[in-house]
Amino acid sequence: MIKKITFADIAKKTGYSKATISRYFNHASALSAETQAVIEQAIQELGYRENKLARVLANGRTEIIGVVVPSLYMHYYADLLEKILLAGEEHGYKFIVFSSQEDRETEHTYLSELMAYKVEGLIMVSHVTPSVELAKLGIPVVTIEREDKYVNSVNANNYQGGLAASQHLAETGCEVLIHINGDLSTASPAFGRIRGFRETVQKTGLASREYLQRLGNTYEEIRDGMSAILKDMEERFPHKCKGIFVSNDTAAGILLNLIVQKYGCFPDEFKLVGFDDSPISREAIVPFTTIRQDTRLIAEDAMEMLIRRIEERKEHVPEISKTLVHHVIDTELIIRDTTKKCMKGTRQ
Amino acid sequence: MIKKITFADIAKKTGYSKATISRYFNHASALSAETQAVIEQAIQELGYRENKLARVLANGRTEIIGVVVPSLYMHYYADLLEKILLAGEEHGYKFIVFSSQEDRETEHTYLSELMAYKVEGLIMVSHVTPSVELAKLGIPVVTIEREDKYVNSVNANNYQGGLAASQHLAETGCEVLIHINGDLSTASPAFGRIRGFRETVQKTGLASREYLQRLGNTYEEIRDGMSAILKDMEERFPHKCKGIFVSNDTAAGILLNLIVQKYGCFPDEFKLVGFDDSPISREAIVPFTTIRQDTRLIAEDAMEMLIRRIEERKEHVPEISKTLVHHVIDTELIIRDTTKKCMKGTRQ
DNA sequence: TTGTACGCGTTATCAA
DNA sequence: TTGATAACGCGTACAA
Repeated sequence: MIKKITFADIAKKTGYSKATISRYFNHASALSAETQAVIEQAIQELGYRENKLARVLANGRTEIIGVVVPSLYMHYYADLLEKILLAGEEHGYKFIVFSSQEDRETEHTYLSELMAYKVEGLIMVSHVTPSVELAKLGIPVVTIEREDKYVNSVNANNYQGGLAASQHLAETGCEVLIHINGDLSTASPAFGRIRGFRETVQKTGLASREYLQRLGNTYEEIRDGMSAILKDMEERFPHKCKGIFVSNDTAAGILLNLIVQKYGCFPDEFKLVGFDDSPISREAIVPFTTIRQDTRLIAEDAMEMLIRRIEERKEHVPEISKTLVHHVIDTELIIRDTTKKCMKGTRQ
Repeated sequence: MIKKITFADIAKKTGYSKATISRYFNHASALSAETQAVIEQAIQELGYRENKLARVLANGRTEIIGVVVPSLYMHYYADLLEKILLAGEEHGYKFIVFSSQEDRETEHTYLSELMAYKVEGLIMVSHVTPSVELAKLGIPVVTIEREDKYVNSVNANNYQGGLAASQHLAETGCEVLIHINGDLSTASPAFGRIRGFRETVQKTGLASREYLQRLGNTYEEIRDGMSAILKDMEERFPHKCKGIFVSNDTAAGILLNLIVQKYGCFPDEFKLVGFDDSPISREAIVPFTTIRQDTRLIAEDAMEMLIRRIEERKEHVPEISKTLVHHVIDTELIIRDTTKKCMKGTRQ
C-alpha cells in the first residue's frame, strides 16, 4: 500500500504495454519466453502486488462466495464451515463469512452486504431466512441442512439416520423405543429423523414414546429438560429396556451423564444413540453410539453444486437456472458403548 | 447481476448527475430533501444494487479484514472466530476467513490472496507463520494467543491463569502439584501457564511434577498419553492428594474419564483444573474446574486495536506505526466439582 | 445544492 | 506476439 505499483509502472519499466503485463498474469503462454522473463524480473524489482479488486471491475469475477452460518458455538456448524472453506479454496474461491446468531434482520443486512460485494454464490447454513427470499437474490444459492423449497440444497439423509438409529436400538433388544427431538417443522430436513423413528416403531410394533419439545441452547436448559424426560421415562416404562434416540449429541451426552450419575454406571436397562458424532460422543464417560453426518462430503458436494451453477451463469447468459437440485448424503451409524445387547432380552 | 443498474442509470432516470447519486449514498445530508426523495424513488424502481467493489477502486477502502485460524475443529478457535466476526461487523467490517490447517505454505498462499483483495487489516490466530513475516505485509496486524514479537497482539493472561489454577489446587489442600502441558516454546504466550505453575510450586514449597510433552490431536493419542501419565502419577505419589492442572479442557476431560472409569467416581485423592472453559468442562460426568479465557473480550480488544491502526493509516500518511502494542486479558477461575477441599488434608 | 471531468487498476476489443 | 484505447462503477476535486 505504501507505494502502489501498478501495471502502468511495470509497463513503463519494461517498455511493454499494460495489456502485455495483463497477459503475463492471465495468458502467460501467449507471450514469448523472453518477454515473460523481463516482466517477471520487473515485477520482482518493483515489488508489485496484484490487485484482484481492479480485476473484478474489469471482468466481473470476484471469486468470492458468501457463507452464512447460524453460529459457530455449536461444533457441527464450525466443523461444517471448516469443510466448506477447504472445499472452496481448492477451486480458488475465497469466503466472506457471517455468523447471524439466527437473527432474521441481521441476516438480511448480511445478505445485502454480500450482494454489494458481488459474491458469485451463497452457501446458506442458517435457517431463519426462508428459501423464497434466497431465491430472489439472483445468484446461485445452495443451502445445507435447512428448508430448501426454492433453492438448491445438500442435506444429510436424516431419514436414513433416524431409521438406522432406531433399528439399531430395536436390534439390541430394547422393549420400548424413545425419541427425543426439538419441536421441528415438517419442512426441516431434520424432521426426517422423526420419520425414520416412526417407521421403525411401526415395523417392529414396539412400544414407543416421542418427546418433541424445545431442547434449549444452554447447558442448564438442556439438562433440566433431559432430567424431566428421564424421570417421565422411568415412571412410564419401569424395568423395561429403553432404547433412546436423541437428536443431537450435546443433549444425548447430558442425558447420559444424568443416567450415569444416578446409577453409578450406564445400566443395561438403557440404550442410547445420539446424532452428529460430535466430540462429546467420543469423549463422554461412556463413549456413545451416534449417527455421523459426513460434513466433508456434504461440504464438498455443496461446493461442487454451487460452482457448477456459477459456471453455468458465466456461459449460458445470466439467466438463472430454474431446475433445482436437492442432494441427500447418507449418514453412518457409529457404534460405541451405549448400545450393547440387552442382557434380559425378552425379545431376540 | 442480470441487468446491472449503475449510478449512470439512476442519473439518467432522475435527471441528476452521477456525482449527485454518489452523494446520495455518501453525504445524503448535502442534498435537498426533494432530491433525496426523487433519487430514493428511482433506486427502488430500478432495483439498484450497490457495488462496493467499484467504490473500493475509487476510494481505496475495502472494509474487509482477513482472518486466519489454524482450524475450526477446536472449540476454542471456533468460539474465538465467532466473537471476532461479531466484533468487527459492529464496525461495518466484513471478513475473508481462512482455515490454514497449520500448514505454513498454505498459509503463505492465503496471505497473498488477502493482500490481493486489499484487506485493510489482518487478525492472525494461526501460529505457524512467524511474526516477522506478518510484519512485512505492510498492513495492520493483530495476533491472538501466539508468538507476537514483531506485531500487535492480544493474549489471555496465561501466567495469571496458571497461577490461579495452581494456587487454587494448593488451597484445596493438595499435597502434590502436577502440571500437564504440551512441549511449548517459551515464546508462546501459553508458556505463561507453566510459569504460573512453577511460581506456585516455589511459593508453597509443595512437591510437584511437570509432564511437558506433545499431547496429540486425536482422542486416541490424547487418551493414551493421559493414561500413561495417570499411571506414572499414581506410582510416584500413592495416597497423596494430587492436584492436577491440565493445559486444555479436552485433555483434562479425557483424564477425568480415565480416573472415573478406574475408581467408579472422582476420588478425593484427585483434584483437577482444566483450561479454556470449553463445553466439555461443563458437560463432563463431573463438571470440572477450569480457567476461562474471555474470548469475547479478547476478540473485541483485538478488533479495536486493529481498527485503530487502520484509522491511523488513513490519516497519518501510509507510514506504518512502529509502536507495537501487546494487550493481556485476564482469565477467570471457574470452580466446579473437581476441586473440593481435600478431606484428609494434612495441610490446611 | 448540483454538475463536470478525471482517476482508481485491470481486462477486453480491435488492430497492428 | 504486442499495443492503443475504451470500458468497468464509483468517488471527489473543482467549478458553478
